[in-house]
Amino acid sequence: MEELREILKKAIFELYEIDFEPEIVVSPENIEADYSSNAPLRLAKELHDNPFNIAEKISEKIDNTFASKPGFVNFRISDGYLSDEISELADKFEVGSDKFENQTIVCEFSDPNPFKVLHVGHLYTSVVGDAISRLFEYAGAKVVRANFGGDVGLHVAKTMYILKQKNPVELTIEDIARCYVEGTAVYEDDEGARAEITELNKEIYKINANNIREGELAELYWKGRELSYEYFKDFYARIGVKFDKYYPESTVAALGLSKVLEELDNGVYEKSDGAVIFDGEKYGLHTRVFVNREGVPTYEAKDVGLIFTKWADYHFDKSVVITGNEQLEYMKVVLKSVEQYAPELVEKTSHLTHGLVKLPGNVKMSSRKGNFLKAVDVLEMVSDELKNEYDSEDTKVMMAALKYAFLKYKMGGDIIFDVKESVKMTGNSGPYLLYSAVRAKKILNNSSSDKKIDNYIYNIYERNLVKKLLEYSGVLEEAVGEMAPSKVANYLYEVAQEFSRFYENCSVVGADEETERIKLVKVYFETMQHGLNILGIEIPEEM
RNA sequence: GCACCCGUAGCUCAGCUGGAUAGAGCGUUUGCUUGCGGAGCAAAAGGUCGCACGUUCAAAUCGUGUCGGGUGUACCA
Repeated sequence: MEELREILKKAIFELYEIDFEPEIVVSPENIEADYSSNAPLRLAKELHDNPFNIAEKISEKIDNTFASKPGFVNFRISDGYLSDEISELADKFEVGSDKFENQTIVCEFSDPNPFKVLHVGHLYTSVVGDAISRLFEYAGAKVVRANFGGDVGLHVAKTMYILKQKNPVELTIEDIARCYVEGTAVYEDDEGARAEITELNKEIYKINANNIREGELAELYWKGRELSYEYFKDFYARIGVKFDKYYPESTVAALGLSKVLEELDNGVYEKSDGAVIFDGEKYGLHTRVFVNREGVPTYEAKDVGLIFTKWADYHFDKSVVITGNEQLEYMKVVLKSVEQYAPELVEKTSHLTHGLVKLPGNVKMSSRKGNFLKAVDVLEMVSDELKNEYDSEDTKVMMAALKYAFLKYKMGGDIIFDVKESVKMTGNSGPYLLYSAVRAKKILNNSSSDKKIDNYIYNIYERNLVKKLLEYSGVLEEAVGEMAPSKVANYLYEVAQEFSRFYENCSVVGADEETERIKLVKVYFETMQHGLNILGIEIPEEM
């Protein structure tokens, strides 16, 4: 397609002596061509000519093209060219992008809080974040997967307030999570408890900061914290996501606090009602508290500390933070404040957001109220569905179903997690893609033909598949540029459909056309493997 | 109130840096059925792209307004 662009550009220059950057698109089905350009339409005004006339003039200048109304130039691609391209890929499957070559990218996502359980939202953000990381790696970057979580803060104090009263002998993550729900309730309803929790919060900061190990509260705190991090690591291992770096909030709180206080003196932040704030309204944003009146750094200040800590640790070329949509305005305020004294860091930072995972019927989930879907529950639901419907216990298939169900959606909007629908094994689903790839692999294993065929002419199924396969590197480039794994997911489904049509209509093993067809199957399989790998999905041997 | 996001088929979504007849999956109806593994393929039905005005040769796509839904908005994370 890039070559066509050059040819067209050259022809336009020779005809009209102007530099024009034409666009090439895949022709619609009713046009008997492979690729088209609307260049004549866009040039009409400048050239004071009828677009169709321009299209005709251009078409006369380039072989294998024709004009169509209202003003398109259409290209036909020869089978010889397509065949050469496919043979090259079949010989050595190589797609690559150098967009982030030799760059270090810190990719922060998932961000669960210790002392709370992982819910379905964490599962979603982990899967998406890992796929985006893989996209960067494909483009040549060294990616640091970072995980930021609140091991100190009000939510910990609320939990500890209840946990301290119960002081269970055996501590489980579920017990801790229940304490959080109870703690939140008393914090809201009971003024006395609220005051105590506020005190507890400060105490826990001290325990953490000074690494105090003695005392009932300290012992309980450290035990719970350790339990939480083990639980996180176990879960991430189950879904095949590995973090390179955990940033507990406590490790960045002090730096954040001192940065904010330093810039308070420089006039970036200001005092208000005993708290340290950033007046975002000056920038069309809202005002937020960075240090509360107790002198404790809020999440805002910790995020400031995190930015500087990441920089000190990695000197990143790019820093990407992935969170839920609700953090959008919040993050703008934090970044705007940092921009005042470290613009170079903010410039390298992107904030991507995703929507909520909702249950069918618009039921909202809240960890504070405790009515939510735990991440492990979701894994179990998918496993059960697979076992009941297909008698399969393959974890690769299970993960494919789950990850693909999340990744096929463009990031940003809320997604509905319907247990029955999202996990369906037919249609646009992970298992469909796997099944299709496994069948392709089987053909490759069964084939052994090396009969040379000259001047092979593709039939319609072969031709469509070839054209689709050749789109892959362009799709990847787009996906990398937009940091959008969904582009890859949607493309893979489209190729798989094209392959199914080919499979249905063209037998490979034993056919006269075997040598040519096997190339398509090979490139198809490699494409699927490559694309699924970016989504964090593995292809099983059997299904 | 103000700011940001979202309204496309019955449902779930692509398409959105303007281009030719708006595409998939699920569901519904029909055909293919011991295949190189049918978790598939082929076909039918289903749309005023929330609404209005505007910009343009051309608008689902851009602009303004409006209606509907969501989120955020000071000491939570």
